[in-house]
Amino acid sequence: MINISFPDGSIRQFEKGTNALDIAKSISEGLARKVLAAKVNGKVTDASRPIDQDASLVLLTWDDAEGKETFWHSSAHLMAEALEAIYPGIKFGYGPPVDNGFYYDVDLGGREISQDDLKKIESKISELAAKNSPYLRTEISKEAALNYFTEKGDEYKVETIHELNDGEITFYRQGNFTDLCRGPHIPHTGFIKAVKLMNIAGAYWKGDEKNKQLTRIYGITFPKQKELDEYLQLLEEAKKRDHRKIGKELEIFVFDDDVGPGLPLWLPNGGAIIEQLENLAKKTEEEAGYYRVKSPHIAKESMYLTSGHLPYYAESMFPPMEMDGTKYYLKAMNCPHHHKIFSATPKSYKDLPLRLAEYGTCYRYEQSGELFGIMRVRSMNMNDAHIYCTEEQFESEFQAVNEMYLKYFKIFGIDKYVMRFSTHDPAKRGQKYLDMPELWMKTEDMVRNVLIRSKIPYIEVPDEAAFYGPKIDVQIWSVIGREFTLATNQVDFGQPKRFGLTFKNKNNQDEMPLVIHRAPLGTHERFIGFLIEHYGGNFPVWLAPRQVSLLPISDRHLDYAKRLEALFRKQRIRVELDDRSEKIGRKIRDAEMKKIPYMLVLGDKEEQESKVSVRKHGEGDKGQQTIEAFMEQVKNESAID
RNA sequence: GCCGAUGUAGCUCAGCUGGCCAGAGCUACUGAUUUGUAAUCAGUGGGUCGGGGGUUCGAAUCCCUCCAUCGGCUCCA
Repeated sequence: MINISFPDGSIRQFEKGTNALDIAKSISEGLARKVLAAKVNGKVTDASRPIDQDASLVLLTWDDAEGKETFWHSSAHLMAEALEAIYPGIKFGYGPPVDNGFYYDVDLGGREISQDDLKKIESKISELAAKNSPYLRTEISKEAALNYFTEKGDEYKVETIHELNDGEITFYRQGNFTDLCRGPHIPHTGFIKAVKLMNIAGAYWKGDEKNKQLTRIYGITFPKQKELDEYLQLLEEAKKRDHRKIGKELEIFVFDDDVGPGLPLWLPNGGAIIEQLENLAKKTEEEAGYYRVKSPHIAKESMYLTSGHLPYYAESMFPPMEMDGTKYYLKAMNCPHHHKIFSATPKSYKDLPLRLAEYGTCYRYEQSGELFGIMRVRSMNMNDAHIYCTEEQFESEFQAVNEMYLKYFKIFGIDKYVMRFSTHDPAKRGQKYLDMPELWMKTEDMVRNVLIRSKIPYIEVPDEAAFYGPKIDVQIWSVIGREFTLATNQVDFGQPKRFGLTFKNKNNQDEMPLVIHRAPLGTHERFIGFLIEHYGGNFPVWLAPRQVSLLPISDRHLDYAKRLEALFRKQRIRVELDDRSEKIGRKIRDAEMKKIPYMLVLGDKEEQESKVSVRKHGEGDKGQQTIEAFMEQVKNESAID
């Protein structure tokens, strides 16, 4: 007998060699019907694998992330079986589960597959699923595995097997399909009740653009049809919040063919949002002891040779323009300009830390396929600043920057985020990374300390640091599930060296400062794109492009409305007047559609008593208020911090 | 940059098995209406059917090419 311990702390005895499925049955048949896989001693395995010794056991169902993962992995195999049935001779690359479903990369051997074919494949999958074929695991020698796929003519699998060690190779078979796979898998195909193939895309073999491009088919499956319907419904909802759709509807930004791809034009509504964000950033930075600077959009080639951006990053920059025999580049980053500002006047330790901030406009030649709405563009306004400090000051400066991030997150109600802390690989110093071992170790330790001390959720990713120092990228998720890097916070000991930045220390000796690059609000482009989806276009009063819409009942109330308009403008309340000869219902509808926070209905009653009838967007009639009380309220709600 | 899809009025879309002057709703403009909490009525205007080339007696519709956008891949100092 062996002892099995469960997540609730209980321990029960079972026969040696029992499996998770049998254990589940001993608890209840209902549970057994739901078990997709098992976690034995922390490792996810097939529910049918025998357990030979004392172990902790978690039964994984659809409710567990690992359960879903296994379910989708098995679904990928099932799709592969369906594909092979329809397209004989097809070859397979990788077919893993992903966040929402799974994909399989396939080589169709010159055949084409279109959106219409997906329906056909879906039917085949459902048909195969209904057979309740078990997923069978076999351990196989490397030689036998190679023979199998060589005979089948699948060079991708052969290549993969070559990279594996003998003794760790397993095959899984369900129905007529056998795949190289380490598993685990769900008990049988019958669990897969609903299937939807989402789209087709090209994907390079092993993610290398030098390799052949395979066809990637994305799909998602569920144990119940209802769950698929709900998922599709969710996608529809997400579409409604898409910043590209709302950005157009609310007239926030546009792209124009004559201006160029990735070069957004901010319409007045977008301009108003930008104004508020900059006000917030400037106030926050001023309070934190930053100085504002301003630098040109272009610079000579020589500066980018000094910084080291040329020639390595020339591809990401717009091609140079030539003047009097000298090349000039549009700036792709602000740091070199700021370094020149630092070195413009002699510095002593008394000047540090020196914090230089600028909403700098940068231009990057992103590959055409990379452009995405306003989130990934070629001209962007960065909430940039560079902090020059001593090693002693580094940790507290870094901490202060992190606190600024947290302050912003609170203001915007961003509660889902993670910081990716990228560190270097000591073995690659001198090649991929600057050969400054002491600074690497010191700064990485300090950054880690700050993260731990601030209790900020972070993940450490080795070997992903910048060439010149460790960095933190802030990942956030928009409400529609879009994940992206909002901001970056980097340590730099490369550029200070290249630019020969120094300050006089207490002993009157030249010392090199450390530089922290930081951009908590990222770029206007990406951040506003995020905010549009975050708020679904319903901006809080302080950010709303138009805060108040004046809606006179009839033309005879126009004078009163105009008086209010002038009064509000003077108070810097962003107001608009609807002076059309429309009925009030129409004016309200249009203002609601524009998502303007406050609508003021103005008629005889209001004019006589110098009042306004307040209607709030999405909430309806709020009753009357005096002009003063209303203005006071809007101003309070518009105050930043 | 690569694979695939899409591109018709300011917006949303119909027309696309090739064949009368390319349509609708909303918007805009003009007029009437003077209105009390989510669409007043009438009239008018508005389109190189993404650009270019080709096939054809005839192209929004078929073919080629370029551009842009979208879904991915790759990339994001």
